[in-house]
Amino acid sequence: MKNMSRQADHRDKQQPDTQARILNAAEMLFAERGYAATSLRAIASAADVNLAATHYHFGSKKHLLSTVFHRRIDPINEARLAGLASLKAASQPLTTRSIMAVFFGPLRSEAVVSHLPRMLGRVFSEPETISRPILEEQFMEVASAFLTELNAVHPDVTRSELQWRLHFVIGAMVQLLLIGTPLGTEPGRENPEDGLEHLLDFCVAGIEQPGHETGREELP
Amino acid sequence: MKNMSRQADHRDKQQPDTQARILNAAEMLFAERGYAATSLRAIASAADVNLAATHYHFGSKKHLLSTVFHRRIDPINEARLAGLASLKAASQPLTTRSIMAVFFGPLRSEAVVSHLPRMLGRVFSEPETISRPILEEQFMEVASAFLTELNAVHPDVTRSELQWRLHFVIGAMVQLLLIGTPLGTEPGRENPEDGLEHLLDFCVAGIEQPGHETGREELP
DNA sequence: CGACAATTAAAACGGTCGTTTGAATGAAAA
DNA sequence: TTTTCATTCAAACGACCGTTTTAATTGTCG
Repeated sequence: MKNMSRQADHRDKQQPDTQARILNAAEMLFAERGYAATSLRAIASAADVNLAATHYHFGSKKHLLSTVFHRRIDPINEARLAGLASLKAASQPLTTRSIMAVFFGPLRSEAVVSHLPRMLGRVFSEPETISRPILEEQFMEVASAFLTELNAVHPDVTRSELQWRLHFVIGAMVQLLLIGTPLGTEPGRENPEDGLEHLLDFCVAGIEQPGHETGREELP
Repeated sequence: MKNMSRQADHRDKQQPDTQARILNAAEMLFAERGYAATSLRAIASAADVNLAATHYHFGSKKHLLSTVFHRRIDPINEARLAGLASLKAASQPLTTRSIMAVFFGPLRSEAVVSHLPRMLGRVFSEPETISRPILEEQFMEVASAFLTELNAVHPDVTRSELQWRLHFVIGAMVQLLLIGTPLGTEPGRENPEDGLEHLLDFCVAGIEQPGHETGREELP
């Protein structure tokens, strides 16, 4: 990892960019098996590069995961913040649905071309010490931006209450990214974008909680 | 693993039951680090037993995970089905909230005394080939029972639609079990049962989706 | 007591892991 | 051409993995 800006200057080799091949293979395998269960040898083999190349270009397995992660999540979070900004710039008033549609929107564009969805869901539930700090730090900015807008739409709900609801929104989102179609249904038959529509409906209802003032039973 | 019914006859030794110690240690470590990242040596060390004892009593690491898992999830699923049955036996008509309260209820009783919550959430997102079949097979029975009752309350919604909503319910539940309090909030200050109340509110609203007939925007 | 079975203990098995090393490669710079 | 240096390669390092083997220990019962 002595000088990484070299091969970016002229990328006309026989084999496509070694770094990108490693990143793609790592992304696929991390998504399929998780971090701990994926070996650098499996990554190097899938990328058809030498084992030492992974350390040469990325230094360590943890740093490789971090790079794989940021390569996908950074554009998504940028798109989320940009979408939120353009939504506020528009004339119509914001709604829970329009806010959450912006939140889930970036998941669609990348979903077809990469393994990000399952990768994201997998990393989100990794026990490794680096994954959670990265995730938390990276997610806090966009989360607080969306929380502020949701709070503007629901001024009668406390911010901490909305934090809980967004917490469950993320859980439902991870479930979709990680598992896909519901347990007991065979996957592959449905359009992958259908899941996002169901997710949006579910989360909008969960955030708005219109039945909140009705009487409730206690847990048994 | 030649004869497991022996030490159950008289458990009056100096050290508590070796099998139980292994199970408890395995449960704790699986919850903290996940399956792949937890070694049998770490389990044996935490349980203060010999390494070979893990294979003697449980045969393999996978079988140990299966045992740890079933020890906790079986009573929960039985409590769920029993709670659903007694709910149907009661005179009052079922509601979404009462059904989901029964669904989440068993998580409360065990939550204080064991590491099940995070363990469950961890196993739920493991890539290992045995965890998902176990999970799916074990969960399908209770899931379909609850789906049937939810469908009775919401006859206008298709069962496949309700499958999606229960899918997200599970995701939100796993999020609570795995992460706990929302990202950005310091844990430990709140009552752990508060999270279940927030979860119940969120999921009831998501299942009922009262705003479903209103106009919706497209994803950007 | 001695026989016996259940359990624990210690050591090693082959294998894979992340990481490091040092030499070969090959294109650009001089 | 010679020098230079980023990159690739094969090989090995020590450590740890799940599992197996073999022996020692323990408590029970004839």
